[in-house]
Amino acid sequence: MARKQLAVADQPLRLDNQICFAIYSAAHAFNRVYKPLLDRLGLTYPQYLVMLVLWEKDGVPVKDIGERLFLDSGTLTPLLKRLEAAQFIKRTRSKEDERQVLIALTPPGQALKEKARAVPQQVLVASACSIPELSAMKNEIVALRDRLNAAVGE
Amino acid sequence: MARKQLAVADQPLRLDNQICFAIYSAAHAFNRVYKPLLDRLGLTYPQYLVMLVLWEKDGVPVKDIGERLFLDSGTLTPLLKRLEAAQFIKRTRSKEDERQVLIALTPPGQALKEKARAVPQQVLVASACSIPELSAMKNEIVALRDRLNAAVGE
DNA sequence: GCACATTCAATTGCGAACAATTAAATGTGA
DNA sequence: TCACATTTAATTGTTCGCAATTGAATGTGC
Repeated sequence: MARKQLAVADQPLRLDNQICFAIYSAAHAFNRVYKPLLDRLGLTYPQYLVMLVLWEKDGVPVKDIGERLFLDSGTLTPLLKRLEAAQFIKRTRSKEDERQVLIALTPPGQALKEKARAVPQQVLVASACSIPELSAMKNEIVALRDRLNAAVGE
Repeated sequence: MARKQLAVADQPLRLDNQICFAIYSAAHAFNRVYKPLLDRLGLTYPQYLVMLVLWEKDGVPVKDIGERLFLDSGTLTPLLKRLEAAQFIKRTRSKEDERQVLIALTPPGQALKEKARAVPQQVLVASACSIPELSAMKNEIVALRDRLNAAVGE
């Protein structure tokens, strides 16, 4: 009985009961799936995320990319310098507001989008999941993320 | 029309359609929630995960912790050294197999478990979610993670 | 116009995360 | 037994991720 009481009290601390660990470990699992695919493009996963943002719209300041990806300049500045060294982007100070650095795609950076189109399909296969299932999970996770950010943000 | 065709072809590359980004950004959101709570315990989030494993069962080799958390020695060795420096654990070579380093909790490491009991409840509040909802999501995410790992592992 | 606060990116320092390699201990087959 | 493979941690080097600080540019209230 005492034994069982203890086990019950320990439930909230059990690793397998933690949704945060599920998400943490799933993020690593995705990273492992993406790695060989992105190696061919010459991108890391966070660099791929930045490129996704830029393929939607480039010529944007660092801050906008950071807000989109929930990353700050401490992460983005060196990452963007590596993307510039790889010739995928160009960083230029804004004329209108010299505090801002605008990020634009180079022709190779634009061209990389075509090579990247193969990636999502291969990840989909690895997930062994249907698009509607993934979409539903995605919406739940985004809603959870936004509530967590709201709880911290205020 | 041509405009719309392009937009359709771009859908798989849109950031907001990517479940991997949902998970990636949710992991960071969790980290932001945990940070102030774990600061009081003197732990980082990955260190907290290691302690969760050890609170369930200690005296285990590094490899076991790694398999549980999907981490390798390159990550764990320095992390465990920091936990040892903080007096929460003790690292000792196994007598039976000198390749193994066994990780045991110190009394302060054991005692920390009691302080940690407050953490899950506070994260639950921040999630603004019911336990059954979180549990259902957790199971879906774990299943997805395991399929991803299986796709890479083979 | 001028002190003051705010915004934006860069920098520094620390802690993961992982690939690749190394070294020591152990296991195995001939 | 002895060559060889395997297992286990540790190490090295690169890339995130973030807190805290800095410095320049811009906005503001008086």
